[in-house]
Amino acid sequence: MKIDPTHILKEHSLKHTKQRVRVLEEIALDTVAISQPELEKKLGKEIDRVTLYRILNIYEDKGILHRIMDMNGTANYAICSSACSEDHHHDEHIHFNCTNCHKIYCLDVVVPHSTMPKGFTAKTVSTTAYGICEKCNLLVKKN
Amino acid sequence: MKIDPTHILKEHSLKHTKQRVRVLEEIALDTVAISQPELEKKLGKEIDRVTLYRILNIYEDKGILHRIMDMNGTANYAICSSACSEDHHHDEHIHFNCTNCHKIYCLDVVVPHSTMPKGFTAKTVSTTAYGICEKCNLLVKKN
DNA sequence: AATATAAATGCAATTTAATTGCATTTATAT
DNA sequence: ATATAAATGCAATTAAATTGCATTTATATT
Repeated sequence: MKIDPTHILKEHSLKHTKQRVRVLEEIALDTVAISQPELEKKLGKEIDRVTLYRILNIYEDKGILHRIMDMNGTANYAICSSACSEDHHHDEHIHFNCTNCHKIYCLDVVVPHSTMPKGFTAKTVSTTAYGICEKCNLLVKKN
Repeated sequence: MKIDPTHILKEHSLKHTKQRVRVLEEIALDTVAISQPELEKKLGKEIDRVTLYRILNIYEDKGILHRIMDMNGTANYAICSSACSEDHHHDEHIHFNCTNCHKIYCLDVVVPHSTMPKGFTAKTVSTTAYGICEKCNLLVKKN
């Protein structure tokens, strides 16, 4: 995914710092979501733990990043599609969480709407499929 | 939900201890899922923290309890429908996570199947809707 | 270009959550 | 009644997240 960190920051009136740029760059490297621990490992020498927490929180609040929880309660981050805004994350696509490599993919599959029971009003719906991803399926076949 | 802890334990060849019975009873009290911190608060004087962790893990492994992660990465537990077994949780219903009271409901809405992209094989699909639950909607109207 | 200032960062310290090891207790098969 | 294998509780450890504060940095203004 090609992104323009400087533009994104300006768009949300956030100060342009090298730490904020690095975080965006790192997350944009891959189409799959990256986990908090992975990010920490990759950026730990450049960016303080606490700063990373704060940057991720701000990005989530602003709708720049999209946070997906995996089965272990670990936060994973991906760049939001441009349709996301501060008050409403458009999560109506499927997340595929590979139980082998633990990667989380944002699939371009639209989730069919299900109607809520009377009294319940849903704002966002998040769907996660657990299974084996493309890459891991290929690896298994080879062995 | 009416459950028979003794029977459930026997069914899964688990030893019958008062702690295990208490945990099942407590969780069965309500149809909504209960969070780990809530359980700890309720049972903290009867059951040791560590024991609670272990019991919950075993129950999840055996398919007795169903663990649902909320947005904060907090584990919530509900009794599994009888269709769940050790190797396969049947989660193909919707969880409704109220953003006001934070309760998680297991709704009796069947999720329409979406087909996975080529190469991806899904084993379970979990859908969570975020919004305002029945009770909280009523409260809001009153004010 | 210099500078004022408001915000972001990094570090230390703290708080909270989860895990591990081990001695004691308990359930159950004989 | 008792042997034994498993479960529990406690203490200690490890890991994760948060808070407070001094220092640094970005940017608006002169």
